Amino acid sequence: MSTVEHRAAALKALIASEHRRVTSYDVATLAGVSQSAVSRCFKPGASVSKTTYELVMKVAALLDYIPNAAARSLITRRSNMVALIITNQANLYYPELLAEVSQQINARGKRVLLFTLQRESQVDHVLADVWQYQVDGVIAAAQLSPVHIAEFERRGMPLVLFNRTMRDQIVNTVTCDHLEAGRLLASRLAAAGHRQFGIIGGGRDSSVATERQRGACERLAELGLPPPVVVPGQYDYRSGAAGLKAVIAQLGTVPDAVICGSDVMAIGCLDCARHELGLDVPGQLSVAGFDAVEPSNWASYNLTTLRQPVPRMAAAAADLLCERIDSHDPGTEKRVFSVEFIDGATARLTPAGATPPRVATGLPRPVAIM
Amino acid sequence: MSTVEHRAAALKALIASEHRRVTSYDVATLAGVSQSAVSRCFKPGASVSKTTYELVMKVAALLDYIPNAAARSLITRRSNMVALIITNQANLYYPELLAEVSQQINARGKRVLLFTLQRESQVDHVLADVWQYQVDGVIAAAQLSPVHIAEFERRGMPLVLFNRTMRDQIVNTVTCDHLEAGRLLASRLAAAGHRQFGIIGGGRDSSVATERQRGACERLAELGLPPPVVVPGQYDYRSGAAGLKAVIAQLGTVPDAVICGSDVMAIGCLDCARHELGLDVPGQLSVAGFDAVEPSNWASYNLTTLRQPVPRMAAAAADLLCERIDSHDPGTEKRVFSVEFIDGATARLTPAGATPPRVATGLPRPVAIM
DNA sequence: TTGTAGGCGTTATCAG
DNA sequence: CTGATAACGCCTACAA
Repeated sequence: MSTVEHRAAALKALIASEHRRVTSYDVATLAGVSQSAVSRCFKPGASVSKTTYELVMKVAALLDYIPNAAARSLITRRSNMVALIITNQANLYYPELLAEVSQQINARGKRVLLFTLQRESQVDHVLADVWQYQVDGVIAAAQLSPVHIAEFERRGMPLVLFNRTMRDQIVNTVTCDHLEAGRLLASRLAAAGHRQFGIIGGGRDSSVATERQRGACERLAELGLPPPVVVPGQYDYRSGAAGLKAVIAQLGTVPDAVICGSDVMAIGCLDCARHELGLDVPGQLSVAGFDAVEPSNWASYNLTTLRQPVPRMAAAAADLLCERIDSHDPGTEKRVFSVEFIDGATARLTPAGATPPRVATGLPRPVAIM
Repeated sequence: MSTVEHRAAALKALIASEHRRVTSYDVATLAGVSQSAVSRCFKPGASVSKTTYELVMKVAALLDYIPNAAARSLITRRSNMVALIITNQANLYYPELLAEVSQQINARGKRVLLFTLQRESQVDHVLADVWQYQVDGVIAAAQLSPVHIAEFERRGMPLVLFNRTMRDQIVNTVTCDHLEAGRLLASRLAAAGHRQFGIIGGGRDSSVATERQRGACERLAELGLPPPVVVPGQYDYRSGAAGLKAVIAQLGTVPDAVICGSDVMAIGCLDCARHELGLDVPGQLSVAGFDAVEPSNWASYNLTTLRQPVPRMAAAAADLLCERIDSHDPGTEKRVFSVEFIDGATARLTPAGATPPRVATGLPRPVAIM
C-alpha cells in the first residue's frame, strides 16, 4: 500500500527527470482535486472547504510546490514588483533609504527590482528594463528628464520621485522642504551674528542642493547681509576642502560661516579648516552641513546640520506609490516634510527663539524660526 | 489614404480602450507579418531578413511595444532576475557593495531583485519570495542556516555567499581571507613592539569578525605574547567606545593596541580614547580597524586598517553566480581574496618587511608577511 | 464548494 | 527566412 508520502516522492523524481517544475497541476493530481482548487488554496480569501485546503497544502508541502509568480502576473497583469531607481551617490550618502524603502515595499506585499545608476546616461537603459519587467510602479531617487516623465504618463506607469522636484511637472513627489531648510540655516547663523557667508553647493543635476542654496541666499539677502561667495561642489569629501579654499581665495579672507550642501562636504571642509589651515572651528569659522549622516554625529565632528526624516519619507514614498497603483487614479500628490535642526558644535549659535538681528528690510521678525 | 502612422494611432487607442497591453500580435497584424516574425526580431541572433526586421521595429516603436518579460520567462524558464539578499548592516557599512553587485549583474543582462533583512528571522519569508519569483540565482550577504542551504540544493537554485563561510557546507562563496587578515594585523603590530592587546569583536552571527579575531589571537599566541583581552561588540560606533572601556577595565590598564572588528568600531574607540579618556593615539595606544570604509580615510581619523577589494569581490560574485546559472553544473567554488594593508596614523608600525621579533616557538620566521 | 475551459503573451518546433 | 501550432503555469468566469 502506497502512502501519499511515497507517491509524492515518486512524482517528484519523475518531474525532476522531465526537467520541469512542480506545477499546480501536479499537486492537483496527487491530491485528487482539480487544478483550480489548488489555485484557490493559494489565493487568500478564496472559497475553499477546510478539508480541501488542508489536503492541498499538505500535498503542496510534500512536493515543495510554490506558485509561479511569472505565470500569475501574466494573467493578473500585476507583477507585484516595484522598480527602485537610485543613483550610487544617493545610496552612498543615505544607505538607510534603500533599506527603508525596501522594507516598506515588502510590507505592502511587493518586491523591489533594483536599478542603480552610475551615470545619468544609464537612465534610458534602465527604463527599457522597467517596461519589460512590467513592474507595477517606480520610485526614483534619480534625475529624470521631462521626456522620461512623459513616457511614464503615456504608459500609465505610476511614478514617485524621491527628493527631486521638477518645475512645472505634474508628478508624485516626496521631498523635504530644502528651500525652507536653507532659509532656516541662514536665519540661525545670521541671528548669531555671522555676516559673511561662503556656500559650497552641490552638483548641477541635484535639485536638492540647488534649493538649499537658493533658500540660504534668499534669506541672507532678506536680512541685508553681504552676498555670500558661492562655489560648486560634487557632494564628496574632497569638494569640502577644495570648496573652502576656493571661498577663501575669492573672498581674500576667511568667512564667518560656510554652509555646505551636504554633510560629507561639511566634514571635508571642517577637516581642511582644522588640520590644514589651522583654523578654530567654530571660533574663527562656523561650518554647517545638511543631512545628519551617521559620521556627522561622531565625537570628532559633532556637526551642526539638518536632518531629513528619511524613514518617514521612505514610508511616505511607498505609501504614495501603492495608493496610486491600487486606485488606478492618475491624480498626483506632493508630500513635503520638514527638516530637524541639529545643534552641533561646529557653529556659534544663539539658542533657538532668541531675538535675531532686525532685518534690513524692516519687515516684522518671523514669529518662530523652528 | 491611411499611413501606417495613422493606423498605429488608431490601434493604440483601441488597445487602450480594451484595457489590455500592446502585444507582439498587435505589432504583427499592423506590420502584416506573423507573430513569430515579431518575436524573432526581438531575439538577438535570430534569423530574420533585414526588410522584415526594419518594418517590425518601426511598427513596434510606433506602438510603444516592448516584449513582456513575464511571458518570456514562462516559456524560457529563465527570469533573468537574480535575488540579492543583504542585511541592513552590510549595506550601511559597505554601501558600495550593492552598487557594484547591481552593476555587475546588469552588465550580464540580468536584473536584481532586492531583499533587505532587518532581522535574522526574516530569512524564511524572503526565501519564500525568492522561490515564487523564479529568480535564476541568489547572492546572499547574510547568514543562512544549513537548512536554508539545503533547500537551495534541493531546488537546484544557484547560490553564492558573500563574505560568509559555512563550516562543512558545500557552497559557492566569495570571501576575503579574514583569518589571514587578522594574523597580518597582529604580526605588524607585534613587530612594532606592541605586547598587550585588546580585541573588540563583532556580533555572534558574523563569521567575518569571528575569523578576524581568531586569526589575530592565533598569531599573538604563536608569537608568545600575553593573551589579548577580548570583548564583544555590535559593529557600531558605540560598541567601539564601550569596548575600549571594557578592555581597560578588565586589564586594569591601557593596552598597547586595540584591534577592532570593523572600522566604525575602531573610530568609536579612537574618539573615546582621544576625546573622552584623553589618550594619545598612537602615542599611548594603537588602534586598528578592518574594512577601510570611507570615513577611515578622513583627516580626523586616518585609520590604520585593512581594505577588502569590494569591487573585485562583487564582480567575482556576479561572475561565479552567472557561471553556475549558465553551466547548469552544480559544482561549487570558493574565491578568496586578500586584504590590503592601509598604513594609517593610528598605530605605531615599523615598515613592512622589517624583522619581526623571533617567534617564541622557535619556528623559522615567515618569508613574507604581506 | 468544486470542476471545466479559455486565455494571459511569449518562445520553440517544425514544415514550407 | 517565414508562418502555424503547441506549450509555459496560472487565474477566473461559468456551469454543475
